[in-house]
Amino acid sequence: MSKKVIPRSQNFSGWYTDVITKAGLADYGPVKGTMVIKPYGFSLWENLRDSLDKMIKDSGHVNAYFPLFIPKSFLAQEAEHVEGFAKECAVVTHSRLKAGKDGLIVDPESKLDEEVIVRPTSETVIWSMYKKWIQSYRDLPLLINQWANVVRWEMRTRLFLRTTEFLWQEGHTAHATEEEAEKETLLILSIYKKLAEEFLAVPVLTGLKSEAEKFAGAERTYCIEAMMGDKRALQAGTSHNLGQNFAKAFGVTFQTEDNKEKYVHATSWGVSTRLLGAVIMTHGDDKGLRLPPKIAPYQIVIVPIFRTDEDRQNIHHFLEPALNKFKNNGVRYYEDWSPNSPGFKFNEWEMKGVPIRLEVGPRDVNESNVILARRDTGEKKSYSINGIFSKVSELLEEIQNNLFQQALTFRENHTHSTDSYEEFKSLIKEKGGFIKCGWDGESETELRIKEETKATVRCILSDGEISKKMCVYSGKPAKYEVIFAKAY
RNA sequence: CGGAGCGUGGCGCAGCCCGGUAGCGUACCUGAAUGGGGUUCAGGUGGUCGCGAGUUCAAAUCUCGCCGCUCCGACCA
Repeated sequence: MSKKVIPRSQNFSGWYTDVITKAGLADYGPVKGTMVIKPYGFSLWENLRDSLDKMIKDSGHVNAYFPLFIPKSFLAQEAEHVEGFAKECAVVTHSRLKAGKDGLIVDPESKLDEEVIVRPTSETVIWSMYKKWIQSYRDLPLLINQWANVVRWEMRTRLFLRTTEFLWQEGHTAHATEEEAEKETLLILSIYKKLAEEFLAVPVLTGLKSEAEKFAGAERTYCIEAMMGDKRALQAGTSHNLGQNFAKAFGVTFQTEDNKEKYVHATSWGVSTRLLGAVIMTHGDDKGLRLPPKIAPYQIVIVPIFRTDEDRQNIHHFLEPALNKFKNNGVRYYEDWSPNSPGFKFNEWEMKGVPIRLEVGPRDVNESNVILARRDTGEKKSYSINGIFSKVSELLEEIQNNLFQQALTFRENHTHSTDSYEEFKSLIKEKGGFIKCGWDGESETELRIKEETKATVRCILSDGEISKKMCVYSGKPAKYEVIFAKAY
């Protein structure tokens, strides 16, 4: 294995997979499109998950778990939903294998009476249950989330961004009124924005999806949309107002206070392991990952430099009080006492994106100093061991903010406004990035632009200004201000 | 599903055109020195050459078939 990654500027997607495997985040599974999330990558996911789980619970939701298998017939109950997912479902048709001439074969006698599908998303099972659980307005709102794996049999896959099986959370809520459902949808959108920006340091735009891009079965899909290091857009999370579509499909009604029967209003929302792809592609550089401190598996790595056993002992004793303080205050650290050379460790931990490296050798011990190196800027400085805890805490916060600022500046530098379709085309072709412009809201327009430029409507800006704008393509008065970009 | 490429120790590759019993780098193991930006030297372990047929005295190499994976498109969180 070569030691360096393919340079990011030279080949972004080559760089991406290189970083993931070399940093030890994930590996390819034996079945096409599957991925093994290795301990270092999973630890990153756990930190993300725990941060979000807390926000979900703090806003009144509870966790539950619904089954992996769904009767095939369930999917068919909501017309748009089937159309969206039918093409990518794994289907279980048999329950048994048996010995054949050339090894194991599917036992034809074990064919299932009703085939089951592996969930591509759980709306259908969940709404089949909600029908049983919801009778009265007193049962509402029902606010349930689940952490689960789902399977979508995609043509083309990419580590974290689009794998056949992926991990996510999916929230499914039921409400008495349209307004309440809309409020819920937007509440979750704000939580996703907070997760992305404050924890992952990934700046996101929020807004509505176009008809073409919305979730199959939703009335409205809101999204958080981010710009990756190659200036392409990544949908990082979605929150759907499902209206009464699923309630009608599954017959979920409730009795109101004045004894009327009404269909409930629904929402669903999810973010997935794809977010880790966003973190990698937003912050990474030619040396590897750069992880935001709030979710980094290790916030600081200690690289001791020693020759003799005596050095080892001295360093160990020298560091002990500081490390205890780290431990007691929840700073995640790792001591690398492996026999590799210091230079090797520096590169290794930079590849893994650890925000701060602490170097300490006999020289420092004598002077009661340690050296701190920042992964985000590369800056290296000597500090007294006294008060190192507060210095580290301060630096972690600074790095978290700096990563966000860098990404935000990058996005702003690569977001262009235009009213001219000629300019639009050349921007997409030559420069990439986001294009902010007017759109007449017609699907036809969107389709044409997609065919001609490969750019799609990523996001209809909620705070868009349309008063004087014209559609960049048709020249008609703009209905929305939107972001166009090439997307993942 | 269309296009391209690749399957040879764990990983990355050479060898194939022109058949003759498998090699390089790295990783790994042992030892010694080294250690503040991918450390050096010495010794060593490890391969049904993707699978199956065929041609041949002989196949990683030639022929046919199959399978798998990666990348680029259409589709998607």
